[in-house]
Amino acid sequence: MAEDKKLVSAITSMDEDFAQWYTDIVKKAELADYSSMKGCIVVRPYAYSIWENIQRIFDGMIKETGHENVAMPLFIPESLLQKEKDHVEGFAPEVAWVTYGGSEKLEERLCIRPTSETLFCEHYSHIVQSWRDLPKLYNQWCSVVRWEKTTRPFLRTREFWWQEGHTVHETAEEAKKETRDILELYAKLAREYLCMPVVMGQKTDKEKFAGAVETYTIEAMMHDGKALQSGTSHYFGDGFAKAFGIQFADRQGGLSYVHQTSWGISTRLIGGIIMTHGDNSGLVLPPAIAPIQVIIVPVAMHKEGVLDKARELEARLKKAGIRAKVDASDQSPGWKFAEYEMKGVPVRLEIGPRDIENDCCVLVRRDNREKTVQGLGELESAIEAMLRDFGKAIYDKALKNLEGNIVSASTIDEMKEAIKDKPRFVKAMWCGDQACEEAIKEQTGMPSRCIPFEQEQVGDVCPVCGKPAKHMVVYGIAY
RNA sequence: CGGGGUGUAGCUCAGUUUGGUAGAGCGCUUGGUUCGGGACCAAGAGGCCGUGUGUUCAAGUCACAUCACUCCGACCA
Repeated sequence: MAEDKKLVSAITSMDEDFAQWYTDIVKKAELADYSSMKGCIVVRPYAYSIWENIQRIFDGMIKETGHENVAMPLFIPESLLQKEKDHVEGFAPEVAWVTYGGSEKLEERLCIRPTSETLFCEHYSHIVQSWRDLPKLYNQWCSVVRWEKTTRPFLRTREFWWQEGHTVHETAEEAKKETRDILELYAKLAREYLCMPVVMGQKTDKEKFAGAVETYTIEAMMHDGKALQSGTSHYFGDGFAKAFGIQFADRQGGLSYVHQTSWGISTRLIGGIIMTHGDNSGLVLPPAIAPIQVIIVPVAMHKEGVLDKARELEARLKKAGIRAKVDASDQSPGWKFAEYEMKGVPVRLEIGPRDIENDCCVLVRRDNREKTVQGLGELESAIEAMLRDFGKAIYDKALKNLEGNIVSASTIDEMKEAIKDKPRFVKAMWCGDQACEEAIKEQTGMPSRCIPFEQEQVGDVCPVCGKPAKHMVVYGIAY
């Protein structure tokens, strides 16, 4: 009877229903709550703390490379948004409009920013006079609104939080370098801190950002084989500069237009972390961004000295720069074990009377549940090593998933065959003609993800038209 | 925006077929016993049955509308 009793309900198995598994984790790991505004979520403290860690890491990277943070207005007057044709065409279908101020109908509608290129451009046109003013390397952390039809927590919401960098440069070469340098930072963030392997590459013209000359991307593979566009970096040439009149007196005494970039990563990354590392017991968090890296569970807490010892270890770990926390609540130890597994805490430290007697503790890793008895003398260094190894192990596991689910194809039939049982990345050659790219999407259901920087010769001709191939493209179904 | 599913306690759901006084488990509160994988006992609190309009003596239950969530497509960070 007792074993039949329903305890705290478990999450749906990811093999059974991946989408439901994702939703269960979001709710049960206390990452987000739904609000009464459709498509908008409450980012709860645990998820926000993950976001703050991502912010801290990436903000550090861009500060180090000379970028500065600013805050731009939330509203964009319609006339301003209209200035760049491709841009407005790309975003107009999904912007929210403000038409009233108080009870007064506005002369001109205001768009709630879906992205802030236009605002940065207007500002740059005011402050850039001379080549000596360049480059301007600005970034802002904010939320933006896009009126999405179907929404999912973190992956696609009507309001989401992100950073958007907007830079203007003296030359095209310098702007192109900025675009690529930022993409490198995104890849570094993903790989080294989020433990997410990514495919770096360039978007095809069909898939590039509205108004961009070139768009670069990092594409990650989720556990189910679908792709998640995890960060994009755009080179704009001087298109926006011409539309907004961002001119400067150049070194030759003439007037030139600036060359521009923009780039962004968002709270979508949290969804990516869930779907890259999570398992049937819940979240698995990369140590670099885990709000709690070590959860200390006192066993037989009521016994003399146990809680004191737990607090002492917490203080030691904190002093060593490790995010440790004692759970001194009166839940049973078993409850706490399950709870922090759900929340993806990388390392659990158990400390009880038996351990205290032997001057040791028990460490349990979240990824493989491996238990080790650890002497307290070397605790800090042992945990530091364990966290490093943990990050590497989950990266390797994710890499194995990526490499095991990326296949080459030389015909449309082979492409269809490759994703028959589950979504995968498919590498195929391409002639460069947009009609062929569209034909592949039409027939296989896969849009192109990117033209990877690391090119391979997986064939000689385009699988659609049979003409000589120019590039290898990766295709895949995306979130 | 199209197709399916679901809205009843904080959570998971029963009750809807055949209209007749609002239910269970978990969670929560209080007290006690426990504590190395989701502990146990006892006593409590907690609901405008998503929302609106109809039908009816009577609606959680029937009809219509609407909103939200969710899944699958099309569109997108």
